[in-house]
Amino acid sequence: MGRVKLAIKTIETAVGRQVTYSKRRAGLEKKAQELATLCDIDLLLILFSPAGKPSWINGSKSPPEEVLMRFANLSPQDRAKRKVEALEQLKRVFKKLDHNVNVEDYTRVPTNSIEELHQHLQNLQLQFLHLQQRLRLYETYQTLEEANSVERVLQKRLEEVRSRKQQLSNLCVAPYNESMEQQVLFLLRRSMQML
Amino acid sequence: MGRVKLAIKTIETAVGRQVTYSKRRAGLEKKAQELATLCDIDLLLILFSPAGKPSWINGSKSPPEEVLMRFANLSPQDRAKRKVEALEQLKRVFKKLDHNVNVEDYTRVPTNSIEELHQHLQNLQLQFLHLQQRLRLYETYQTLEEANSVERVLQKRLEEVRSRKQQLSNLCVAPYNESMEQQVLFLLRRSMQML
DNA sequence: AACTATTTATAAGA
DNA sequence: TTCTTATAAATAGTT
Repeated sequence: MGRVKLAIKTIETAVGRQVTYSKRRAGLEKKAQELATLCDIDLLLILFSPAGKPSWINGSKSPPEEVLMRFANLSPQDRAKRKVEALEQLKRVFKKLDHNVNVEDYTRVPTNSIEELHQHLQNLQLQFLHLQQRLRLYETYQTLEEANSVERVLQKRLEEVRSRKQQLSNLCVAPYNESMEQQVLFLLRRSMQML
Repeated sequence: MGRVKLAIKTIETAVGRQVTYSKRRAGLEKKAQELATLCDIDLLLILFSPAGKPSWINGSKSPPEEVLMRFANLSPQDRAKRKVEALEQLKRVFKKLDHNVNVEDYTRVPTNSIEELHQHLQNLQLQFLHLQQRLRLYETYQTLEEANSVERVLQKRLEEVRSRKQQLSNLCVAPYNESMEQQVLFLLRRSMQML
């Protein structure tokens, strides 16, 4: 759709790639947004520019985390249809987000080398920022859209807790300590066993 | 690009949504593929049809898992950047309070003395534990009693969000389907009128 | 699934 | 990066 018909193959020059990226990204993201709105669907589009700069678009129905959750939750059959390999890496992706893992590691302070301290500090910072992000799911919103997202999350959790309460009062025991990440990990483990 | 210009809002009928989804999905996926090829970039597009059927396409450069990995590896700062950029001005206008600890304070690492590193670490650990505790309010319970407590917290937060939503939607009779940037511009104009 | 009148995206150039 | 414009491409409503 331009002065000439462009062959679809990698553009030779870096400048050309960047220019085309800028133009087409705008169009693609617009269309993604439109589709999500028109059809009221979950959608997530992740892009990395030729320079490595990330950008992403999600339908207003669910935030990126929820779409990823749905994606991770696909049955092996669904995934096999698209020839997707084992979920090893995906598991790692979500494991990274699980703040409950290795908590002990972050309450002990190594005293030896500056090297170690730095490593420790970096890890802790990472975990810290993940916690913050997670808390945002429940607490932070600036726009109506974000408020809706928070509302959905809270509503969902409330339903979970209530249904779980039933079980707790009936069965009397069963420890329960479930975060979204843990649910994802569980689902991933299960799907891997099923492979 | 059709007989008439279509307003970008959720299509009323389920059949209409499915038809439009089919047509536009093809176009969107084609364009996504083209962009990935032309610019040799990482790309991941995840879609769920109105009926819930998943589909996804990725650039040939990296498989979905790797793109997800890159996405998950983004620093929370990067991930929040778009929002932050867009909402920075709004924050000032509406003087929204933020539960979150000042990120900058915890992403700067002193490089000199072990003393300083220890101090920094301790500080961060303290904040970390606070965040964990806070998150536990929403997520963790082992007993019926704790479940009740979590339920109360969630219920209360939900009420807050809902009442806040009222205010937001009153303030924001903004173009519901438009991009966040447009919403922000709208709100800014609106608030300047209010000043 | 096809068709086609229109709208929309965009390649090249400035 | 931004804009302009000729042209290619996508698609809404229809068959």
